[in-house]
Amino acid sequence: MGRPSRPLLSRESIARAALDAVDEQGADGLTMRAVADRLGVKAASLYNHVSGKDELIDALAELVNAEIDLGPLAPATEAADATDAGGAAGSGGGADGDWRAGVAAYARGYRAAFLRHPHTIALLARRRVGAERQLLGYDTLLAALGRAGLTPADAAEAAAALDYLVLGSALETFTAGFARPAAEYRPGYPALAGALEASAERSGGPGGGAPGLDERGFELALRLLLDGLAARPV
Amino acid sequence: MGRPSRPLLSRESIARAALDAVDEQGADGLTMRAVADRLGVKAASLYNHVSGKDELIDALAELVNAEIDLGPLAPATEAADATDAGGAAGSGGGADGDWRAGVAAYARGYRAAFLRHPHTIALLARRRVGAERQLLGYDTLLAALGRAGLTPADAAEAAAALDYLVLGSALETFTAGFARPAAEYRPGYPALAGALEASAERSGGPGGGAPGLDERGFELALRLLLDGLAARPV
DNA sequence: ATGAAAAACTAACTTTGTTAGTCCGGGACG
DNA sequence: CGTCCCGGACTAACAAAGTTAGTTTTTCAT
Repeated sequence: MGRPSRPLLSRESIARAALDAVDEQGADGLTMRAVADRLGVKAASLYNHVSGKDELIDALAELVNAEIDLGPLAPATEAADATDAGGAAGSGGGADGDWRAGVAAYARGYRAAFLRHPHTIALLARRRVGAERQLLGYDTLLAALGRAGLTPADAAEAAAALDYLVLGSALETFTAGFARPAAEYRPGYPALAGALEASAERSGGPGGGAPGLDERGFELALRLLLDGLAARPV
Repeated sequence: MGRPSRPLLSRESIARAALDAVDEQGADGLTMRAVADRLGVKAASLYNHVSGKDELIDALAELVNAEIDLGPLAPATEAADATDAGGAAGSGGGADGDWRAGVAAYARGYRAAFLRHPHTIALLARRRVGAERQLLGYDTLLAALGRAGLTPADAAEAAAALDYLVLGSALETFTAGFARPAAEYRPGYPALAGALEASAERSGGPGGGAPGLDERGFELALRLLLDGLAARPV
């Protein structure tokens, strides 16, 4: 075939196809050949744009990170002018007076981004953060915590804690395995059965749109964490 | 060779070799052939004891879960008698008067187990919990929270939150990527650079045995979470 | 115009999970 | 005691997946 008049691929398009593959087929569905197929191309061609599967996963991580809305962390700017000019999804600056609301909104958006792509977590776990966007996110969060009055060292700990909470809840290890009806656990694990039943009731049954246990656990920890930080000394 | 006089393998020994392989070589080092080599055996022989790599990872998960000490969650028993008879590592019942100390000790042990085997996290992420031992852990935690006065539904949320915190911090996504000297981040990410520097100072430098940022972030969240739970209404 | 580089391809190699079929030792049963 | 059979090791081999080498054609800079 030879070189095409205009490139068929780009690092960006490859990463997007890879993310689609992971979303639809799970982490095991991410194969070089599968990604190539989606793009109407042969697997070897991908290597003209990414050095290998590792870098492909890096690119995929950048995509997911880019979905996190940093808007709620923005300083209380009178007029949105400088930082948010050519921005993509930035949804207005957060009111700095209530920094807790801003940080909470950021954390929820962070978690939501991963929940939109749940299969990526197994891929991204324990990967070094190199993505510019991720560094930017941490920097923005730390700056917001600093404006809230925390010392840099305290802000670092608080940011770490928030990160753990978001990623841990996105892992969903806790409720992922409780697919069986709660009553089945009763013989061997009575406290577990009771907790699951009470929790299901609070969720308003399987049909309702009420938040599930995962989300309620996340919200509980988020609230207690922010309340505790607000009531310094840390 | 034919059948040996006494079996060379067992599900248990295979899982242990697999865990060693993961600990030493990382998640990618877990190959059927590598595990077989460690046991002085050919890869195909493993299939007489485990159905495939998936079940091998399940067995590996059981091993890690078995390392978590549930002792701190035990009810305040006058004399250690029933539950802790043939137990393996159980380290005495926790004082029920101070349930926070027990739950905190359990959470630290939970985290420590994963930190001892950090590479397993990428493998175990997003796996269904089927292991008996894991269900037992949740049940024990929920029972302890119930004794502390939480309703079953509140206990479920608190247990979920604790789980998120432990697993998220074990992922170590936060600090894993900050291998570069903090000052290098300053041009683009001043708040990040400042936080890392202040944090390194609080850690007492690289040499000292003082807790790192990961551990301090975990401890901060744990403390605020337990304090918040103690100050009900939730 | 010409050469270098980019970007697609085909073909093939390696590693890894897995299966099929072989071989032998020891317990169950006649 | 002999026979059967099955557990548990083996060898051989396959398919899928990551990757590399080498080919071809187009574009761009000189």
